Amino acid sequence: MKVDFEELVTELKNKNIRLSHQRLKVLEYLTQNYTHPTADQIYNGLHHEVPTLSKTTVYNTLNSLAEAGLVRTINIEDNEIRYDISTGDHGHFKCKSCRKIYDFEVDINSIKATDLNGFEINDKNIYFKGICPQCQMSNKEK
Amino acid sequence: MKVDFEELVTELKNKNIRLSHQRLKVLEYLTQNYTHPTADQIYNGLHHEVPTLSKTTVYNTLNSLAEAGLVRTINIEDNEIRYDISTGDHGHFKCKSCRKIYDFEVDINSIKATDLNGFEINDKNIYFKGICPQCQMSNKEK
DNA sequence: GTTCCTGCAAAAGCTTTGCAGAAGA
DNA sequence: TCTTCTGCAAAGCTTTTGCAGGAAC
Repeated sequence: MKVDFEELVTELKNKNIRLSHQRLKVLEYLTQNYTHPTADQIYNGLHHEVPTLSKTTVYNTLNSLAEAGLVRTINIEDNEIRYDISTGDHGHFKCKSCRKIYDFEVDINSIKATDLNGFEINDKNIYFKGICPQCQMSNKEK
Repeated sequence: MKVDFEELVTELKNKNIRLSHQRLKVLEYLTQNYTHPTADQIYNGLHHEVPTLSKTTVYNTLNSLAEAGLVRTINIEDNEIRYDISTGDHGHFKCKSCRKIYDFEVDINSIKATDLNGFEINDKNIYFKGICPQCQMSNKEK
């Protein structure tokens, strides 16, 4: 699940994506805040440090990175896109109470979908929803 | 995968959800058009037959039905909500080319998520994306 | 010097909200 | 009758677009 910033930069160069200051900062944010943030959260996290940063650029950057395969988009709920820098196989659990998203390991290749013979599958997502242990505890206390 | 309209009506009664004309029509649409429609598609499909129908009512109805567990919401992509009247276990495949959503059978209980001990899991979704056989064919012809 | 990127403002798209009148139980 | 639902208009959010100036290469 660990993601190396330098490796990502190399990949950007390979794909002829320019290393603008803003892009590097967004990438850096994603590697340092592994919380599946929304575009808005990334913007808010960075615009103190990069005052000229605009939301448009955050969106542009995320779209470029997603197209290049460096980030994965998560559409789990609420009509908002979340971004994940780790592209390895894993599932996502969203707590309905605190809205936090947790990763979990899962062997995606073990999922058998016999109905999909002839389909070209490029992307597999597993989304679970429920209540995380912390929220179960604090709910009981009430 | 087949869904019985009468059964759904009985469930509405059990849950004290009023059987308004609009609600019944939305439910009927969902059982007769098993295409994972968006709220907009449902509205467009019905407003000839039910001219006074408003989009607000479509949204209100779908939210009530989802809350009551009679429909499932699908957030697979593009920040739009799709609705599925079949609540049995199955995965969804979205073709990136024609944007159609296909169901596929999958044994959701066979998915092992050992990291989620202590998590209360209420909902499991499996989303695959790629190119469906029809689109593969028509792409080759070009 | 080119080409691509940034960021402002405006627009677009989906969904929700407030509320008065209408319909269901 | 009482409660809930409908539907209009308006607002709320997230995301995209157009475009002129600026930065990367």
